[in-house]
Amino acid sequence: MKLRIAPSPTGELHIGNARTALFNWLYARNNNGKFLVRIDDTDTERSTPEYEKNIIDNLSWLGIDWDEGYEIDSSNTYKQSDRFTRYEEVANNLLNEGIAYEDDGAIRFKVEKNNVISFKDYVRGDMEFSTNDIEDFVILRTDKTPTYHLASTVDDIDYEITIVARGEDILSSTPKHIMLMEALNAKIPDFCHLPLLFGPDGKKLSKRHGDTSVASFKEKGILPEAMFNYMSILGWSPGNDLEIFNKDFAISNFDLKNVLGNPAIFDTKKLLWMNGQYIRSFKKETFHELAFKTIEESLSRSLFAEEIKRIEVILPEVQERIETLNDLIGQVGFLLDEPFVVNDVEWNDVNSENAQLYLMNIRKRFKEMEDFNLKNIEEMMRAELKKQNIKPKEGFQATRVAITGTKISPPLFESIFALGLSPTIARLAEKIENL
RNA sequence: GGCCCCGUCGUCCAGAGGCCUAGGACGCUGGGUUUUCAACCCAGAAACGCCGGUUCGAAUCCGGUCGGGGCUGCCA
Repeated sequence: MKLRIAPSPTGELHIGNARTALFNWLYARNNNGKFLVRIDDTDTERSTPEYEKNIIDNLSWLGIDWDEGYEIDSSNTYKQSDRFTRYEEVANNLLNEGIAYEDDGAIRFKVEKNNVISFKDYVRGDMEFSTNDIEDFVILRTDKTPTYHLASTVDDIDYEITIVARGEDILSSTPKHIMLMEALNAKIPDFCHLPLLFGPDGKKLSKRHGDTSVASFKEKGILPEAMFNYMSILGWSPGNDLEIFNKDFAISNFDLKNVLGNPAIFDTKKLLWMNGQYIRSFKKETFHELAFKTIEESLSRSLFAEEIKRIEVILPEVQERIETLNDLIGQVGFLLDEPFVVNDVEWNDVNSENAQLYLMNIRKRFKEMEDFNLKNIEEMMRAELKKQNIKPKEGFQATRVAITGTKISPPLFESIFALGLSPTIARLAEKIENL
């Protein structure tokens, strides 16, 4: 058994193609079959090496690997642009056999009328197409480059693909491919036409839906595990209402024949939720490693030892509340050796006479504090609240903005503890007007 | 227009004739917890497009209809 994905490098890898690749891969892995990646770059006008790299990199990022194809075998690039002579030769043979004919310099496949092409589709069942509805189609362009129909078909034959699983948009072209294969005396593979992914407007996902590339989700701080998991439950489910599962589970339960026939709308909200679930599920060490890497990347520098120490204190709190990796920097920013700025608007919101007095009092107590630890911080700050007879919100929110710069931060006592005693005293002083 | 595919809560999925007064998840609403934001817990609203037929019985089978989508390129 051999399956394949054949992306065209005319754009970044988008989630629709990624999902098709994923389903092919899952089925191959489930059956101990082979998975092949080739590059369908017959559209030389729009294909670029950058897109090619983007597609390969993002496939790998998702954890999809392949046994044959792109950069596996030094004797074959598995790029259609390197096989143009092969396709031209096939087209000429068909021409000589009278199966195809020349038309204004191009070569057209002659479709025999009053015929029925039938095949069994894994998800659609028995399919029948009348050849009366199919026009003679171009297989070789005037410039001698092959069309998709020719190149794809020849490759599927040459690379001995046994199951062609692709998007439903190609369902109507399948009879053309079968006719070509028959004309070439090739064994007809099985076909499986996967439902398309739609945008929120119910239309085939495309550029106009904004960022639909896998790369854009990576940039948004989505984890490959979450992306993989979410894509796999679009059009398929392992049953038992299970939604969160790992790669191995997906492989052992996946079956192309259980894929739904109806299209699915890609819901970013649920992806985001799932991403949060994955973040929460990580072991502490795994999350720390990932967090530091992410923070350093967004800072474009390495972290200092002191910064790492401070961040480590707050990380368990952060792990519980972020949705994407990109939310990290906003949570730990106040612990970095970067210019500390307090949001003026928010400060004005929380500043008050009571707040001023409270800040003054706790600062004094911090200066006297001998054992700076979480328990002592909390006890002292609550005691001062009581002494002053003000609500937690009034004292704590002012402290929060003074210490972290904003009204939204990790839990206050932990934040103070992570920041350290003297920076805390200094930041409080900054916001006390009559000091 | 022609050909083809699809049709269960807003969204994703469960349901393969009685277990369905239709289940789970996201989102949403309300509540709990609470120093913020989250996380977490509880509760709630929310769907079988419609019409026929088969059957003792249909979300499940059949037909029609309506709706959505895809293809109809010397794009893929």
